Amino acid sequence: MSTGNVAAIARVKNAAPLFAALGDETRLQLIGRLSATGPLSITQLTGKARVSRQAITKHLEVLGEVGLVKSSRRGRERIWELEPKRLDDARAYLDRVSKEWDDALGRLQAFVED
Amino acid sequence: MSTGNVAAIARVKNAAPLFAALGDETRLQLIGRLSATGPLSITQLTGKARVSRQAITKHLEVLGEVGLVKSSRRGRERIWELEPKRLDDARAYLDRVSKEWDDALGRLQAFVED
DNA sequence: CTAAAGTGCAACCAGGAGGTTGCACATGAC
DNA sequence: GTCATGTGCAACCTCCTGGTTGCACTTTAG
Repeated sequence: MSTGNVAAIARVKNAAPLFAALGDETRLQLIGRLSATGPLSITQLTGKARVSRQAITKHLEVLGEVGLVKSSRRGRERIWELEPKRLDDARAYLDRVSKEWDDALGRLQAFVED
Repeated sequence: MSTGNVAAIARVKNAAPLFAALGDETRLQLIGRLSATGPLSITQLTGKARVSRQAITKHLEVLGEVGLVKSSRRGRERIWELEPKRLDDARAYLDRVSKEWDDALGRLQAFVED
């Protein structure tokens, strides 16, 4: 690891909760919905889901805690929208791991051919 | 969504368990370790971890179920190694979502400027 | 003002996730 | 053959997660 262990560990600690938040079908659907439609209220997001409003609220809060979405008040409604920067983090992490992965396979290949 | 809802839903259903498997610090460390060192046995992987061998075994099986790693026998040892293709799936999914995300922001921007 | 809409809060519940321990079983080393 | 090594299996435990329901509270609509 060219960046050293400290950076590597820090990356892992940030990435795990992020992936955990993405690791739920309902939450991925919420993300898909928000990206397709733009900012929506809780009630609107609950509409096509097959779970209760409270369940949706909890999912949104989980996504919010890792910074994937954020909310704001509009009258009596609470509007949720996507937070682009955070998704890039996840992508960057996967790109990085993917590269290390390829490197490892390259080394293995070289070793086998020895 | 240009690919239609069926494809979109299928993608979500595949992606969620994959991200869930990645959403654990110990498992990310196992992946990092395997990518840095190459194939390793359970005992070797347990070495630097701070949980028991059985815990490590369970984590490896979780990773194996979503196809991120695979195992083979070598004498009395069980060797685990990375499975590159699956990581690309995750990356491809994030790239896709990230693109939709950008599109959504683009549309929103256009709307606001109206 | 009154009613309905949209949320927030809290209690509660079942099931799964992550962890441990103990013991049996295979296999390599000597 | 014997002993140490490396795993597999199973039981068990605790805590978190995803889900529900009931009720109170704030706003908007009429």
